[in-house]
Amino acid sequence: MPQPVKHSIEAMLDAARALVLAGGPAAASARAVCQATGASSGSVYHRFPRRDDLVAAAWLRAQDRFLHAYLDALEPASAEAAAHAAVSVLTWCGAHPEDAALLLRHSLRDLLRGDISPALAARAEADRQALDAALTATAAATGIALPDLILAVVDLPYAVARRTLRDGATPTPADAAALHRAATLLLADRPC
Amino acid sequence: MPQPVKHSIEAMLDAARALVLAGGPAAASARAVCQATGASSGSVYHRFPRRDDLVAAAWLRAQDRFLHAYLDALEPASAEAAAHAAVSVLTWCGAHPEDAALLLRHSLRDLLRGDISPALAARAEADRQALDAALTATAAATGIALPDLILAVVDLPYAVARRTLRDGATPTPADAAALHRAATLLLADRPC
DNA sequence: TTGCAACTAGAGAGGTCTCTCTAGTTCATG
DNA sequence: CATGAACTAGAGAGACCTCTCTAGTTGCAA
Repeated sequence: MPQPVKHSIEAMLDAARALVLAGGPAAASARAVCQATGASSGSVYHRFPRRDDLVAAAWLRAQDRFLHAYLDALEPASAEAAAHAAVSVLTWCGAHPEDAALLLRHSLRDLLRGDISPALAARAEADRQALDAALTATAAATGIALPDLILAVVDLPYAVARRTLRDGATPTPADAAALHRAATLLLADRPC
Repeated sequence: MPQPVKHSIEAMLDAARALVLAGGPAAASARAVCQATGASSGSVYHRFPRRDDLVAAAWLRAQDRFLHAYLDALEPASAEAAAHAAVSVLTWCGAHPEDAALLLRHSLRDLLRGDISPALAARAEADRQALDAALTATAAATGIALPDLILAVVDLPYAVARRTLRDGATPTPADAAALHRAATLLLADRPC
């Protein structure tokens, strides 16, 4: 019944992401997204009531995509799956360089001009809780202390991915191997 | 011979840092620094020709301070010194929570509105090369492969520091002990 | 005393951005 | 056809920011 869509939400999110990556959070203005997509400001504001909502939606889309892959890799709760999930961070980053760069180079807070809106905060919080639940389940199933688990399969892969993607490079198999070895080593309850 | 200084550079950098930490990069405007320090815009622009220079100077001051401590800890190139350097990241963060938060939560790029100026880029690059040189020397002296070394004494401490500082907490001795153990484990050529 | 360099002070030009508002378009449906 | 929901379009008010510019102040040195 409505007029056919000329400018898709996805295109706007893609543009916002590209603008952030090219010129930092400040470059992702509603105006710049209008110019990049060819949409008018009315069109953009019809979908995203505020500039912050647009940019946050781009970031949360990337996080949702990442978490989908990561939680899948973590699925059969075991130490092996945990090490696999750690490595999967790197492979996902290689497969989705733009979303990965967005997540690794910017926190959600960084992208926003004002305070975070309740709806966005709720969505981010839900993602966080899904991750928490999966990690807690793995910790319970393997007997690994939660802080140790988090260090090995969250913080460490994050640090490696962040470093390797810093210059726009993609993680190499050697990076993945080193990370797998380190994660396995850290997950072993008593080393030797 | 000149008029006595009323507003110091350090105070302006402190204000810029506090503004970034409280409200994100966008909050650190030249105007906000004027209000926070009581200095007039003329006074601020007398010292920093551009807003970006001011914010970048605050970030680079923090990085210089950190690297000074870190490279010192890395000094007598050995596996023990490397593990010690890893732990020194945490102790430094505990001793300098504001500079640490600035470095851990924001990259230099994040803070700037426009592209990075050549002088700033050169200073950041010099810091990066000093770190590279120190790590390469340690790798050569200890026989540890450079990627493994980086993982243990750069990525791992970064991950731990980032996590502990996320909520504004300071690293505990237990964190330091756990990090030392993990770093030593990763640096051991053949575990067991 | 005079000169001068470093500094303070703040008004305001000019720019960019957000977001609103009015007006119009398109098309499945009754 | 006529209606109305979803959408497009873009002008512009108002806010905020950067940076410049003029005008002055201060205190050492000659």
